[in-house]
Amino acid sequence: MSSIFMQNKNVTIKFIAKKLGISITSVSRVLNGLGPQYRISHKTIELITNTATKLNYSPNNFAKGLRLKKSSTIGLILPDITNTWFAQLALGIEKEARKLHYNIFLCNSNDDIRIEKKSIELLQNWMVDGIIIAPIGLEAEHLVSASKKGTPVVLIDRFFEGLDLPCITSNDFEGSLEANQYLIDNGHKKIACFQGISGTSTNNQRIAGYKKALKNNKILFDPALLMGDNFGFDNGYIAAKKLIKNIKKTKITAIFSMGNQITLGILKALKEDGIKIPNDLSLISFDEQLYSDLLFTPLSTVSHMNENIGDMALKMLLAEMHKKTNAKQKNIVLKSKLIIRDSVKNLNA
Amino acid sequence: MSSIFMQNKNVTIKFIAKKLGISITSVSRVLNGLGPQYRISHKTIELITNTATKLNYSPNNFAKGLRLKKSSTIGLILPDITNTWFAQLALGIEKEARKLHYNIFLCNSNDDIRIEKKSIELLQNWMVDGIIIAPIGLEAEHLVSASKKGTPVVLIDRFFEGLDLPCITSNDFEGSLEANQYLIDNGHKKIACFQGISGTSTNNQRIAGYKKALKNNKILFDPALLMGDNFGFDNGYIAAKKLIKNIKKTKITAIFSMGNQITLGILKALKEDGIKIPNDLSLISFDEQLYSDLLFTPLSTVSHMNENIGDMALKMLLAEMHKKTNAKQKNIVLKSKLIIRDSVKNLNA
DNA sequence: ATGAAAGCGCTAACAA
DNA sequence: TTGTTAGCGCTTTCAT
Repeated sequence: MSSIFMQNKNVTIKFIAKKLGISITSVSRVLNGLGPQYRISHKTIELITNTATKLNYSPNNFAKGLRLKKSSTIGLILPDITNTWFAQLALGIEKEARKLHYNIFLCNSNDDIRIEKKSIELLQNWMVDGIIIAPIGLEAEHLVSASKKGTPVVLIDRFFEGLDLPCITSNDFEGSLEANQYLIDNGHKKIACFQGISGTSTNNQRIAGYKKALKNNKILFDPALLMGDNFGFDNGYIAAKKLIKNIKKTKITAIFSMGNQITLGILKALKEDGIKIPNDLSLISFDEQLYSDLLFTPLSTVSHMNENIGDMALKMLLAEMHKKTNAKQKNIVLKSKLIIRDSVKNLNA
Repeated sequence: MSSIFMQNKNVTIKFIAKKLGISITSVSRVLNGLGPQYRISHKTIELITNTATKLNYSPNNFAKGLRLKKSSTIGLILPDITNTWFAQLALGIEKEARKLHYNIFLCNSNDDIRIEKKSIELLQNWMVDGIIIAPIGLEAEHLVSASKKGTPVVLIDRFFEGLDLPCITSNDFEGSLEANQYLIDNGHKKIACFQGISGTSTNNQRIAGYKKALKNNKILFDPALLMGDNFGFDNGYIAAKKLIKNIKKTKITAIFSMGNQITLGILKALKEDGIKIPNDLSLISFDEQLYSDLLFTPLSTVSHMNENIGDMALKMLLAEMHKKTNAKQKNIVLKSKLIIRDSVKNLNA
């Protein structure tokens, strides 16, 4: 094994310097592309570069980080990488980051505020140059603090009222409003709202949209129609089971689901109990998925994914890192889009 | 902002030592839980601990890493985090890792061998204590090399013939054999095989299973029935479109798909062209998904996910790290399971 | 155009 | 029981 992969951990700039009879400084400069700037002779530059390549030198990130107090690494904190919406986001950010020679340190917060806080601390200890986070959203102090400490923070998906951290969010309110208006236009008045984590901005916004739609149509909001408490599959399944049990009494005709995993849970429960969409019950869901159109009943969804969201988040963070953010670009709101398929029955017909 | 979050980056053990008039060593020892061992007085221990907490001290990972040449971090290289199979794996590994106070450094290789190599190098520079990788699978030298250099490597999902790197794989051969036998039992003889990346072990194994099933039933293998070249959605879509165009000629009656994303692509193509499953075409696919049962035609699948796979991978890596692997646990093969639903038509009936 | 040396924060061998 | 000190690999100031 003396192949090109033989990357000896002992190859340091010191080693190269000694081998070549050149100073450590010069080696460092050349290897950082500072050769010309320091007018190091072309010959020396070449020599150093070649030797480094031949020995398969690669810098020790720890030494570098310790010295520079930064890491060319960006922290990414997501609630659940298993949720394709976040997975796509992660992939997008990673691809962009690679282009710019940044690495990504990924943490799952699992929608647990303690883990989120721990992760922030962890990332700071790793001296990440910045953090992109889809926060649980119930507390913000640790985020503000990190930002003040000099670790730029960009929020994604969820934001905090009255906080001036830069963020990219979806137009959850509008999306929800549109979806529920569509349900109402189709004659639905008893609409169950399957929510995610109560108190998060996403959830707040979507509920607000739901309520606004009701209000616009003079339908009274019934708290009993608000169901569930997280964005997971089980949550949708359990809540749906409950809904089904009481459906004769409640006369619910439609479900508005706030997330793709919730929706899958609902679908499973409905299927088990032989309830057909849209004939027995209508359904509209947040989060367009590759399979939305391929389900037993093609699903009407609110799409709020944007191919470039990773790109945008990274750009925003970079701007923040270089302190060249101007107020107007500190907030980006992604448009949502209602995709109509066959999962809502027209009750007016 | 003088809250508990006021974590001053300048709080080092040196700082604490000076403030307390104690040596740096003692502080280091106490903060590493070595106080009792060095018989440092209870009072001092308490004092140091309290001060550290009060100042919200947290160690500089770079200094630590530089000194110790390790990082309490594990590298995870996955082809595509967007593929739920890998996402679940990542989540499982991360959860386990957190319990053991390891961090996860995640890299997407995007099924690109250059990125995979870069990632290995990167992770080594980060002095990760070990690497868990689902390799592209076409080259192994860089993996062997990393392992020899002292960075333990555990392979997951795909392995290499004749290499003694520890690995966890699925029983792809058996799974494929069973699925194809099932198709044949249902009277299918012209079975299109939609493959992923040619040459990867997963792919090799699944093709081998496919061929074996044919052979067992004295059906001649037709290379023209082997389609596609990666595990993505587009691949499935494009190959399916081609298949549809020639279906009158080829008389293909069933598709065996090697991955969930391929399958979604197939489903989309079929839907666009109005081809119904299983009446016009039968389909069976690797990778059980939450939605498999909820598709327009509930999909028969080969499930090869195991809830504990992350756990197992981490355990294996840890064993490797502590050199206490014994031969018999160096390879784990996950059982696959055929889940029969409605996507295969019985041609015999 | 090139180099010496200090120091980033930490651990551990050695001293006392 | 506690402290002194060298050194991990790197960048950068200051000298030459």
